[in-house]
Amino acid sequence: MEEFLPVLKKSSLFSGVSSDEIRGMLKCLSARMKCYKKDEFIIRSGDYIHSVGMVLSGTALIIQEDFWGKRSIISEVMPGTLFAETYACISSVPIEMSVVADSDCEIMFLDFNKILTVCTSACGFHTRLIQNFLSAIAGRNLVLTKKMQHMSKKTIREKLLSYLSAESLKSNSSTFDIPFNRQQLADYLSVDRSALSNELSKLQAEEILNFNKNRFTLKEQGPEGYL
Amino acid sequence: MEEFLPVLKKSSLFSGVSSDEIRGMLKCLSARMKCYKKDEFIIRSGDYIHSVGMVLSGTALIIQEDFWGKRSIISEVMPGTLFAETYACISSVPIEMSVVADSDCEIMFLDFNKILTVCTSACGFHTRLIQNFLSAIAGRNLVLTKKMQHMSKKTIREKLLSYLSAESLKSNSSTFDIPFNRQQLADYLSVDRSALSNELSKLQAEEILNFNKNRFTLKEQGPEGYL
DNA sequence: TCATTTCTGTTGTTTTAACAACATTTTAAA
DNA sequence: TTTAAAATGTTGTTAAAACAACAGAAATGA
Repeated sequence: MEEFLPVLKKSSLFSGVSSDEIRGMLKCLSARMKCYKKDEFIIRSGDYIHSVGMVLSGTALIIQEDFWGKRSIISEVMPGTLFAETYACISSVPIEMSVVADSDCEIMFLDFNKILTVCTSACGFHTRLIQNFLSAIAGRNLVLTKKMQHMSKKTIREKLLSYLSAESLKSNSSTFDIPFNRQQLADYLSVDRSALSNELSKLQAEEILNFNKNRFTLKEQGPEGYL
Repeated sequence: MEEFLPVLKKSSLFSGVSSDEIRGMLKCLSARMKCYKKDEFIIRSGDYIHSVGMVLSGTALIIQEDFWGKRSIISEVMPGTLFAETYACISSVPIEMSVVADSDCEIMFLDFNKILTVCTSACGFHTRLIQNFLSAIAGRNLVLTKKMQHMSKKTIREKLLSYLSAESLKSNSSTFDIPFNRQQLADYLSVDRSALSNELSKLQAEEILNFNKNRFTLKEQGPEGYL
């Protein structure tokens, strides 16, 4: 496990924990490591999850199959990233997605109950571990909630204004930069790129906003009822 | 606080904890209670959150204001329900919504750090509390992730099939009941009700599915490329 | 610098959804 | 049972988005 300490140190789960302490914790958590060949299943849809997984090397894909067998890729998991943590918290519900090795990879599993239960051998950083774990889940929550607010709007215009408004408020300024290019923004909002560009142009023509590359300015007086 | 024990017992946070134990825990957690008049702010957007809130009586609204000052109601919080728990986990990020009393109400606040740090006076159920707390957050995560998968589809047809496929898989059967009426389903997927009804009729005509009231049956052979 | 690629904006056409209005069915109440 | 109300399905019209195709701008790198 020693060779993966750099990965672990950078991971959100062990953030703020020194290498020495990580070593101790891995023992206290009885961390298990397992290797997978490309295309091997790491988790199968329907499994009941009691361990949290972390990719140490290689990459894994989180995939889902619908009723008709159509596969879709939910996300890619890179080294240092947790997966299945939500289902580990709710072990009574079977997981509804699969995790597959996208390349040969090494995965570390941590028993959820051991993460949760503070060990008797006063392991100083256990609270920190729980806190990091909570932050990881809560962080995802935040991201999802925010995205949902934009996506639940029906028109591109509304989605855009919802997103830009949020970015503006976050930066505390009516002028701000966004971290997406047009295609990424379109993907994020689940709309067509050119339709998005088109809508942006209209909004500028109507003087609801200005933009230049990734810098946007919202006008204080959006025309009455911009929705 | 005694009068609210029935509410607390039913809450997700104290699920599986006896009244006596709840009493002890509230002390150990130094729970604070505060009353609010209708329309009073309980949390203001921009606040840094260090406590988790729970409604004991009355109801509260979670609201948000966009750049132009347009308010929207995110959700209603009923007795026994936690709020602000996500932001309590990530206290470095200011909350981006406000919580307002929708009627006169009584709110309990629990210091997040006290929830997290197992008390010295071996409080037997503290691990259970942390587990419940985690479950609450992870549960919301699950709900959001699932909804997002449907909503990220572009057409009503795709959204519907994504939702119905998920329901079918959940129930392990091609025939299943859904918990929404048409309007609720339309709201859930953020689409127009009549357009949804229309699309359902088309899907039935194309023999991709059958439905009767809230009972749906997906056909094993959806025509090639139903997307 | 020039060439190439990527990104962005624009336009026209086709497809889809929103919306409104109404018919039919179902449910609940009197 | 009859009536009223609510829920659901249907249709036509209007509005909006998807899509495709392309032009110009910006970024990249040889």
